[in-house]
Amino acid sequence: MYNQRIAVLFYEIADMLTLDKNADRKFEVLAYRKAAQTIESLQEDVADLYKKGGLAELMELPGIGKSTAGAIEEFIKTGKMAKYDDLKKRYPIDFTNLTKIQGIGAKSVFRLYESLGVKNVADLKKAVEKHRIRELEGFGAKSEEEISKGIAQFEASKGRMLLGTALPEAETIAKKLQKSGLVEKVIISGSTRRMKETVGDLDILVTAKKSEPVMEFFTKLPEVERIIVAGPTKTTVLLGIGLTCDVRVVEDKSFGAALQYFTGNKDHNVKLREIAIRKGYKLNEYGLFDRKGKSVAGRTEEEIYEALGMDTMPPEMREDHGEIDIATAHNLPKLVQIEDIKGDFHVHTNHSDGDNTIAEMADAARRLGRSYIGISDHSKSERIANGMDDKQFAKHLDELERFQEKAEGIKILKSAEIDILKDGSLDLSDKTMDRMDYTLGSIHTSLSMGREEMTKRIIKAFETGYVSIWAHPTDRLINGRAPINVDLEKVFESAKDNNVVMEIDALPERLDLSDENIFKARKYGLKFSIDTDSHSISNFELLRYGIGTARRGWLTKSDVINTLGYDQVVKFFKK
DNA sequence: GCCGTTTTCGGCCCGACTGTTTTCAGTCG
Repeated sequence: MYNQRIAVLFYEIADMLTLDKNADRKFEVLAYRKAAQTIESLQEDVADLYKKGGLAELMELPGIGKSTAGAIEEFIKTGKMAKYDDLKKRYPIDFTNLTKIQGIGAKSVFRLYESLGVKNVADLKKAVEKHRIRELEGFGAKSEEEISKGIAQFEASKGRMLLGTALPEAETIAKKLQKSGLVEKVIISGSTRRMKETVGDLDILVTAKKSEPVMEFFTKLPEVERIIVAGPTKTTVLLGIGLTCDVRVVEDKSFGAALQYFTGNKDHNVKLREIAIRKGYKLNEYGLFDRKGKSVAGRTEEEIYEALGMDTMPPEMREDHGEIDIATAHNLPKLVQIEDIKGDFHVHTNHSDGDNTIAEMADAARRLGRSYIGISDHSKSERIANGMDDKQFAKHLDELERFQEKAEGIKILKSAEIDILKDGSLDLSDKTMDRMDYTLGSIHTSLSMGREEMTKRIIKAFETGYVSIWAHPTDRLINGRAPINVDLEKVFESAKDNNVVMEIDALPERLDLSDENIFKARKYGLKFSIDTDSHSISNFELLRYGIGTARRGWLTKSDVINTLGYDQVVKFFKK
């Protein structure tokens, strides 16, 4: 995958260009940053895009124009980028890592290089230890201390954190703030509110009569390790779990504007501000103002969006993926919500690798309001997970049938999570699968297969007619394992032909399909199931992460089969 | 360097906090 390498080069080019005294290069810097972001967040390999449609295909990407597309082409073909190499000769410095240190940017990095010869983090560490930084003009003892802490944090940080870890932490802090009695409203904003799969920092917004006591209370919470920035309206701390957390205090009359501002991603917000300017307004986190500086809107998000001529879209959509246009056309989809979900198709018990019995799982699901669950234990290839062979499944299915009879308040569906083997065949006999209400097909082995072979393998499995749901499709583990290499477009095509449902596995480390892949799959008219892949009774609670991901892929109730009632589900799988 | 129902040229989002400054540049989100 070329994406990360190219993104790093573009970011470094941007850093190096900021050192040019020529003022008109300011926007060139912005352009390279924007290009870097685009490439960095791209899910498919740019090299594949280039292979498919050449320069023209690359220039379709936002922020990629003639020059940057050319640079990408050059890098794919030669492994080099002339513009980068030229600049690097003048600035042989590790900007990528040095600028990751809190509080120093490209300009500080360059000054440290000029005066102390600092080229990388190790050099910087030595300079700090010898107290060389405090002697420099423009720096002082305080800066040296901050840099020292920044280095320690840099060395300890592991990048973005799973939403499944970050959201509960944010909720804990928000609850404590609420209980303090010092605040009126508390709401978690930022990428956490957008339910992005990983989170770089937490943003908590509060309204309060007086801000100082709130900040005092917040910075003394046991979750806080140290204070990074402390002002009356904005305070940033480093949490013990390794994330930074911002608390912002605003007045009630600005609450909607602030919430809007701290929720939308950067591109979404820039676009809104441009629309505001066109309409003769100015938009910031305090409100929407006319030319005379008079407030037009600000108390609620809805006021802001309405004044800008559009409907208010759910937070999960605010990523600048076209939502502004359809909100302006009053054409927003009604996204699926957790209340719509009636059942779960991916549940394990202690018959394979789950912790709980069939009865315990059924009871836990019933208590959470599910009206049916499908029990889907592993097939024999998953020896590590106590997978069952045909003979064992015969007994297991008997037991499920006995349980079906007596289960109260919840319906049970018979299923299995069946391995799609290396050659695309399935891991159980047709006879065994015929007894089930539906099946999950998933890949657990030979994950590093080549693209073509992997694509064939999956399509062949779909064509058996025995895969109802493709479970955790790409097998990625966020921050852990890359997705399988597969031509998803072709697989989606085949899924459409063979009536295969796409799963959204709600486990926070999976969230698979991802938001972007859901976005693509949706265009093929495919159906989705949002499942918890529960291995214990507590896992059912993870549904909200799957829902968030589905909403980020713009799915509506009718796209998702778990919104069907039991009778409809049975009918759906019979078909 | 990118982009376009305000433009193919002339724009390009906005504010808080900090340290080292005597009025602001750098950094961050």
